[in-house]
Amino acid sequence: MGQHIPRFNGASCGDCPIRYRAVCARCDEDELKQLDEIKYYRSFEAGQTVTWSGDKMDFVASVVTGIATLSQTMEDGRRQMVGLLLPSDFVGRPGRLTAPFDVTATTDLVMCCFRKKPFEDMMQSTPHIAQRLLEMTLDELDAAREWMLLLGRKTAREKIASLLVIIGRRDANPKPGNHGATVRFELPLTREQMADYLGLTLETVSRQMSALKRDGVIELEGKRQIVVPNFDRLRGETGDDSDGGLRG
Amino acid sequence: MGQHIPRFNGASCGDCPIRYRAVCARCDEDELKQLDEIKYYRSFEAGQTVTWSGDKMDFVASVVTGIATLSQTMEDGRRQMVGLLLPSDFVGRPGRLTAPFDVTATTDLVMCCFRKKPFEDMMQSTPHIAQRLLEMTLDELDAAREWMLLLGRKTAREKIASLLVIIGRRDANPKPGNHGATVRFELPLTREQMADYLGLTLETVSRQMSALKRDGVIELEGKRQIVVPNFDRLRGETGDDSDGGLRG
DNA sequence: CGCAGAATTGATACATCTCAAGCTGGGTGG
DNA sequence: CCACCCAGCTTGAGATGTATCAATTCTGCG
Repeated sequence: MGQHIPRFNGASCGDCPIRYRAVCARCDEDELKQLDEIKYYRSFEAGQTVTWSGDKMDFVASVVTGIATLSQTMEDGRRQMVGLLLPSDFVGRPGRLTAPFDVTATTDLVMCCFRKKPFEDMMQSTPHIAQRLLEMTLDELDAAREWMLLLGRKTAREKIASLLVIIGRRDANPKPGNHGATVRFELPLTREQMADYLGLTLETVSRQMSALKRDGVIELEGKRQIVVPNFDRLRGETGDDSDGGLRG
Repeated sequence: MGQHIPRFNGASCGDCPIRYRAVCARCDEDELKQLDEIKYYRSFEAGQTVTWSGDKMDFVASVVTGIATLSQTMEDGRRQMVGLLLPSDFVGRPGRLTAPFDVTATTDLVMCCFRKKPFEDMMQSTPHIAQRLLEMTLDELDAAREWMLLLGRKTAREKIASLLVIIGRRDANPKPGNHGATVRFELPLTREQMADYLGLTLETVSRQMSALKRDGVIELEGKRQIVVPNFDRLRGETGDDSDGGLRG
């Protein structure tokens, strides 16, 4: 467990990798400059906790690189992941004192943080930020609701397939019209984390991964590298509308 | 099926029942006047569909009275409710053309509607609206995430208890510190709707309702009127943290 | 009265969980 | 360099909670 902490050479906002997708996406040069003054970077090692549910959280942040998870735990230990935070995603809530969920780094993680108070002040004065945050929040709400369908109604196999599609789409970025293409990507989650996300046990996840492999839907190179010989075939396993659900 | 359509005598915003909770909560007299000019009421009978998923939706709206549901349906008919819309809740999304989910009136319903374009314009010019909408959306996102825990990890009995607590709290409004009180309220959902909400079958819902009755946790007067002799006892059945989960 | 939608209840099937054993691969220390 | 270890993963056998299929029984209403 080397005390290696991921570093990020505090780039100026101008060449930030999430410049056009994060909460600051719509800011002009001037606004960016203001943000630049109140921002600071924090890094976390894979596995580290960013905040515990109920803890005071005096900042909000954007994920710059790496992956974090939002999760909830019941008294008896049952755990459910309620969000996957990828680069450009926003964490924290203006106008709230404590974190409602556990936030954990699953990979090495760099976040661009703003102390809550200055950020709230800026939200008042800078409509571009509030607008963008509203848009992002609405997107997340839709995503959460799609996840509710998965959790409530999908079979274990469909759940796994759905998760792989989400990660594969985001990660390998196959063109929308690129049918039947081979896609390769790395799973950033352990079987247990997948289980926590999907509302399953890790054994069931493992069994269904094996089943998908046996059926030729996926291939495994090592435990984490996934090859999908035909992405549409995988899509067909998700239980979702084949036409890919229009979203305006 | 009498063609009775619920009416709402178009009150001015000043004495609207959701004046201080809806998206217009923060508006001043002047802003309210502007809203007044672009708003119109629509009424739906219990059971009617407000929009189908994928349909064009050229308005946004607040629920004034009654209850609506948001739901998703898979090709083979599996259905999952992803939101319960109570008075003051907001429907629709600025900047989106089509509805992402089915919206259905479960009781007679009155909505205060705004055509999308004028509303979007007003959002630009009236920060009070955008601010309030952001706040409401963040609340809904948290609620959706709590529901994910329910769907992914709770047992059938815990799911039922959780739903009853949510409706009972909202409906009968027992004081936060009012421990062990008797609470009485009406279930606005059929067993099937409860099942769709909880990710169960209607038979399982029915069985668990019977079990809760047998165990003295609830009493039924008719099918829909629920009496909870000891609300804390019911809370204890939800699987949630007993201390009621702090939320700042 | 008698029908229709809603709800209950029963018997059985099945998907997933639980408990338990064993495997794999990479790192560590002797 | 090998033996060991350990976290992550796989696989098996059996238990169990919920779904499914099928009757009834309510309840309100024309």
